[in-house]
Amino acid sequence: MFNIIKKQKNARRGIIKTVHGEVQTPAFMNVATCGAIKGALSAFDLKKVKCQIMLSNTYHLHLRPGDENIKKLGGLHKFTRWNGPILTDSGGFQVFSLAKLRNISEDGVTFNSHIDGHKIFMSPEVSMQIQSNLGSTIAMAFDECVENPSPYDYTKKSAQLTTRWLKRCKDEINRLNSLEDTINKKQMLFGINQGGVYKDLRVEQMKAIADMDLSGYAIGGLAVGEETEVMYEIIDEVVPYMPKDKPRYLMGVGTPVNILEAVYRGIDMFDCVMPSRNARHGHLFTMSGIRNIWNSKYELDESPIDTECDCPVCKSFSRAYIRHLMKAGEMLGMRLCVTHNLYFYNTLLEKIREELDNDNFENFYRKYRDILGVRI
RNA sequence: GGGAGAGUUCCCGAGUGGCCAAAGGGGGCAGACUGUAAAUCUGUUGCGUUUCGCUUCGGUGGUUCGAAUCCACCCUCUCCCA
Repeated sequence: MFNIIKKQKNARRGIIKTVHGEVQTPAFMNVATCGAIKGALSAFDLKKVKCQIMLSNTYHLHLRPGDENIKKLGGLHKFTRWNGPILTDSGGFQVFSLAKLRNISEDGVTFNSHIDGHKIFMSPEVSMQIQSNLGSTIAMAFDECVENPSPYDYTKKSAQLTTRWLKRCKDEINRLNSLEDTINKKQMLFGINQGGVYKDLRVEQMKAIADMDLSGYAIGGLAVGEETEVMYEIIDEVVPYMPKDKPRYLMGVGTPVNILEAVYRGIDMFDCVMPSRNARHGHLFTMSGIRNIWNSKYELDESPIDTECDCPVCKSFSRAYIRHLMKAGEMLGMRLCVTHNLYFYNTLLEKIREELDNDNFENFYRKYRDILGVRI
């Protein structure tokens, strides 16, 4: 269920209702690929950083501890102790990002495990079965992601394959949801738009999947090599063809500015490794720009990461201390940085929702699109 | 007192006549990171007027066209014997 409660131009303020609770949109999904936020954050920590919905990965959890095992242990919610909504990515992106030698056919994809090299077969059915075993709230369709730019003909065939695969995903999830021992019998399915950097392919593919009555629709295959402006143009092109009454999810994006720009263009959901990965590398996001805590100018700086931030880290610790922890290789340094960055992302989206509620989003957008990306 | 060995750029450490401002680590400084094979990767790290010049390899002097590298003496440190 998705309700839009407010609109300002293309930007939407909504609520997704799921069996695991509500998600206020626009929303950022916190990436816990293997069931944990990298940087040593647990489900308990996610509550503290205002996370609404967690994202985990089909492929990684299939390899270990194995989706069958997670099912035996009661599903991913019970396993991780995260009781809110979980979206599982389908593994399509892993085929793209880590399988050098992959063999894509109509049936599915054969490639090698990044852990021990053994041969893995993934298909729409396999991906749905794994995600059903995990018992996630939202399953993502198994798609093919191409790098940008890819040749037109290849991209076209790939996008059409993603469409055919989506139909199989839908059939399979319907079958799985009706089985007796399925953990989440109301598992939702989101379809994925592909088509590379070609607007006609994007629109054609979106039209082909729009009437499939899925729980949500994602734009995939962006932020994979193309210029940021190209990404915005594609969003502008595709959004008019996305169902208005379903959540729209821009996969893998992005920087705070990217998110602001995408909300402005009508996107409701995001996920990105950037807040956690960059945090582990000392890059911290604030409402006044991006700060690299490694910089020597913070050696004796007693102020918090962000003087405007009320996250648990900014309320207690100084830049000097966090910089010291990072330089000393103390795990706590990363943990504090990841905590701050995720809090920042979740709070940024919260602010966006408040501005939409108050019909003030456009002013907010115009003010912060120029600020959030600067280095300070 | 006798014997052996060692002192190299911020640190460790390679270098034993020219291709050496000097390998490789570490540390420092900076950058990248967008559905996570990432606590990773990249650049940089004597000075300057920067396709060239200057200073530098414990100290002083010497050999040589040329020395971190060879010789002499001195200083410091380590180990062994007494």
